[in-house]
Amino acid sequence: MPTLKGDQGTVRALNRRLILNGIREHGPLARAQLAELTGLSPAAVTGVTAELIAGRFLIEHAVGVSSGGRPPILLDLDAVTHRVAGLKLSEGRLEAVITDMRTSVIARGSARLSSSDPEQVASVTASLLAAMCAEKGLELEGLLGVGFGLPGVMDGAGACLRSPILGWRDVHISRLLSAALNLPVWVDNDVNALVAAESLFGRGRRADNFVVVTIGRGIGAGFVLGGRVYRGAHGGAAEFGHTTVERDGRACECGKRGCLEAYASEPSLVRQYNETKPGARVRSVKALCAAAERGDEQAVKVLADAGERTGVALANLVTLLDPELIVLGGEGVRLGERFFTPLRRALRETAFSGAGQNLPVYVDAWTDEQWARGAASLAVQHTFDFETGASGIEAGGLAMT
Amino acid sequence: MPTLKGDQGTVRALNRRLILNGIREHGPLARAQLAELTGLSPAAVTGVTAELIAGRFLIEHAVGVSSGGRPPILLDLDAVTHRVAGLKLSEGRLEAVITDMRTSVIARGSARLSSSDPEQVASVTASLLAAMCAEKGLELEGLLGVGFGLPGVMDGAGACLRSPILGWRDVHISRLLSAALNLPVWVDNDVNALVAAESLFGRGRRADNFVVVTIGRGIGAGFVLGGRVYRGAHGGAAEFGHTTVERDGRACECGKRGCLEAYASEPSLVRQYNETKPGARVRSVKALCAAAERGDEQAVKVLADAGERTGVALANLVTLLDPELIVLGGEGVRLGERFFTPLRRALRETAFSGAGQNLPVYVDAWTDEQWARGAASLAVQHTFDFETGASGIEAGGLAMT
DNA sequence: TCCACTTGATTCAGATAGTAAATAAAGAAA
DNA sequence: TTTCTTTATTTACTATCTGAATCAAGTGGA
Repeated sequence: MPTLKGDQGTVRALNRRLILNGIREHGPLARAQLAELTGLSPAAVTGVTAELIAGRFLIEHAVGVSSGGRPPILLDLDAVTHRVAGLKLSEGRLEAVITDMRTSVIARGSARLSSSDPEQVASVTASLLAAMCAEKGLELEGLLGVGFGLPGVMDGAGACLRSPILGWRDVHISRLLSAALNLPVWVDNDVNALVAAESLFGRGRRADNFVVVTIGRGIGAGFVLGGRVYRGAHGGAAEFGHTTVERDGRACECGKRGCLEAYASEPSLVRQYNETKPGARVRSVKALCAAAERGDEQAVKVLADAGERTGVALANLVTLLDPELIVLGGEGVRLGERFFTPLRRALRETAFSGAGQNLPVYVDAWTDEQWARGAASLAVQHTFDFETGASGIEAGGLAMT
Repeated sequence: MPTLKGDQGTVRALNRRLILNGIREHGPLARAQLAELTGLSPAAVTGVTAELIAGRFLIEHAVGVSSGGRPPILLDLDAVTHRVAGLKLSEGRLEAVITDMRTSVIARGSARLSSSDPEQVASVTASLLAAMCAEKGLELEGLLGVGFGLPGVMDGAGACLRSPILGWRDVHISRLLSAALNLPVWVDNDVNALVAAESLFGRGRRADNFVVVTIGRGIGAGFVLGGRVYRGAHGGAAEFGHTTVERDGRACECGKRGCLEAYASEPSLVRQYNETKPGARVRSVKALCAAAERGDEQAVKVLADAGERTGVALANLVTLLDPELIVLGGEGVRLGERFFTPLRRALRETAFSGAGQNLPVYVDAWTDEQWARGAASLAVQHTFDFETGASGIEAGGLAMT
């Protein structure tokens, strides 16, 4: 049952969420505007906002201009009080940021990992965050929580079911982390963390249904459907890179044939180029793109073909999900327009009945700290999704321990 | 904002929903069990159930066996009091049923339509239902509501945005119907109506994430994601029949090429057989299946190929949505195992990483009144999704007018 | 400059519906 | 019988909503 129980705290929790998200989506608002927006009575808005101001989640931001009566007092998110941390785990590396409640980065740091051993990951996480806090004069214990993104499939209770990249199987990483940190921890798939970021203050700020696709070493995706991150029945949803685009096509790392990832992930692009161009020994997409820039026809062709295939696969996704918008992110945004123009064209031509015509497709400006910033959003999201009621049903992120 | 406002009635509405759905999902339950299941206090359960019994949604069903104390009084859905109607509109025909709150059919009827004119549809609907009620000694005004399923895309407010089959564009059918009937009306896409039926008392009774695929004149699908029917940003989600399975493949009625529907809809099967078998002039899938039964190799091949393509397309759907189960329905279930066995095999082989291995795939036992029964579920669903709060946010079905 | 008017925010009375704990109901077990 | 156990209801208390009245703080015309 996905439904919420109604008890003493439920009503207030619901309204707290409503008001906080109203301000998140529409910027500073006066109490009267909030009452209008949420349908609550002015009295209730006063009560809820008083609580949120006391908890330092909101501040009285400024006084607006009067339109003939008492001037409105604008309320905005308090960006100076609370802090959260976000970490992105990848093979051999841990990337971290500390952000405010708007997910603006305040501090950054990173660490090498000699192995993917979960215990080591937890202890390096703790020391990295402690060092970052010390440097900025923050107390580790003062953080509201820690978000953690990793490449793998999570269950609903903070355990990583499997991660081929990390070599994990049924690792209860969330428990290890919260033991090491003594802070609330939210762990999720890295793309879902990115989705949380887009959903809170990114392109999806006001969207209830959208899709994020990442291109890089692999091809991933994350969905917000009906206003919430969609994870599927077993946490394995949105494996966009492993949709079949060609029956009996190229072999994929996953063991199947014809996955999109076997055509359009960065390593696949390099491989395809080297296979088709006699004597080519390119080692990175950077080199591949440079070749395309120099007018190397084979390089251009590989990029265009991959973009087109991705566009068709994306069209099928759009035909199934009818999203409001699509965000493309990941290291692969450096593939540039030689990849994205064919992608957009194929998407427009292949998606069903107009759904693809006016569909905004954004290519994210990508920076290295995006992954970690996404992870921080997991912790921030928790605030905006205030667990309603003791049982925390309908909570936004994955379980905290 | 997909979030619910908390006001006076919200808490009670939430708990009413919780209790009603607890009984729907798990059969007759005693108050103590409901308290356990929902997390509510026994006192609250007493209050809510008293209200539901007074409204004749629940009855005290039987007295259970004592386990050493006072015997439990089992509560169950009241199937004898309230009635709803369901109608399915197709080209030239209107199919109707009246059901109880468990969607068991109590009366059936149908009418021919000389055109798809919306006004005519509304007036024929009214007279058909009036006749059916009269015959069974029911009062039309006594119906709780009317569900209406049609082949087309609905917006969120009861208007049909487009229906190529009916030749409709922006028809506010819901308004016409409720004017003609003077009853609450819920209109939805026909497959979504079927999804509602599966979700209430069918295969998806306890599932939060599942997929229904229908095969017939076209290929449709409907999704329940996160416990609710998913319609997408513009009502156009789940157009499974128009996902591309072959670049530059067979022409589809929609104007694109290579849609699944161009290979596996019933008319496409017939067409493919006639095209590939010299001299063949089969006119129906029935004849095609009979030919396959007689050992006609080309007929077998057409069925198997279509099944396999559908299986691959379904695998992609599974890779994206990670559902708990899949239900296959529609007239096309008569295609039989010559179609479904290749489908299942392809699904198992193509879906990502085990998701397709233990995935239950049910082929519905199909009867002619399933469509109408699905429509009735739209009205029944409304009861189980009791609009919470005056504004009715998070209501289950489409707008009533 | 003053005062009526407007708009925004708060306070207070009344209502709804929850929890916790005590109590009642009804059969089992000894 | 009496006691125990389990189920259901009643009672006292609490949180928090709405609606209406009130307070706050500006605008603008005379």
